Amino acid sequence: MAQRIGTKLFVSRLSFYTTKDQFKNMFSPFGQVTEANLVMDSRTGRTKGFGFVSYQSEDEALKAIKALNGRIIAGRIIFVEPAKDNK
DNA sequence: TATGAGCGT
Repeated sequence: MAQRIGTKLFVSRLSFYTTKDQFKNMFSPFGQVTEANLVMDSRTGRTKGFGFVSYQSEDEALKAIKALNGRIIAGRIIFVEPAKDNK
């Protein structure tokens, strides 16, 4: 088993004011995003501060991690890493 | 209203 990161990424520590459109736009230039999901709160209808992104290939996913992990987005440092359920 | 590690409707 080599370094398999999967195509699904877990993105956390996002700004509470970040919307799905922003979320999707920041991952689009790094590859073809097949799935972009921001976890919302059923109570307030707002973001929980994290979400999931899926790319077409692991290479794009890894590229997005290195490009956005630990980066400052919207004034906040975000964390991007492979999701646990990466298939 | 605001909040701040986490793996989801």
